Amino acid sequence: MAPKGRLAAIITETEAYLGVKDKACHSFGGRTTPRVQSMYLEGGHAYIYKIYGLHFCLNVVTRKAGDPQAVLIRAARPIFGEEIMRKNRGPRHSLTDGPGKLCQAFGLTKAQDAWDLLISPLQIYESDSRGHFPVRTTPRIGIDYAEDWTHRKLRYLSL
DNA sequence: TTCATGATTGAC
DNA sequence: TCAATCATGAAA
Repeated sequence: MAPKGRLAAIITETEAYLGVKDKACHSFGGRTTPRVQSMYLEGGHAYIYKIYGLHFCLNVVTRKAGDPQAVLIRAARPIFGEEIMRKNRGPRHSLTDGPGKLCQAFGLTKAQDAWDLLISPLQIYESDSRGHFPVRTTPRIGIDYAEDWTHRKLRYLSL
């Protein structure tokens, strides 16, 4: 039994955003606008942005500081704290099967943008089962404008 | 300052 | 299939 108030889930779906050359990446072209500031931090920091004026999406910065690449966390399977997730999401809705849903279930907002995941309450661990289950790759979701980057298989899903 | 749009979600 | 809803970024 996990401590009260603690939430955990196994990440099942991610997408890579490969920085300044990637037309689908917010840092494309070397953009240094306010929104993407946190993507320029050292790998392991969070990049959280708001989309469609409604939902938040969680990314993890992946490279050295100054190289703005990140992985979008798109979906996960809840491990504990489902009660709280249900409360955050509403009883009639699914919990963590989408990037915006995952953030709402975990209560993530701009407040957690730029957090250092190595020393913050929000953490990500490598799974013991890594390499022991199949990973499928497909093109990224919702990217129909990125020309040559649209069809690259940068979405990774387990199961 | 204006304007178009989106790494989504949920209802119809 | 489509509306909600607004911060962001580019243009003016």
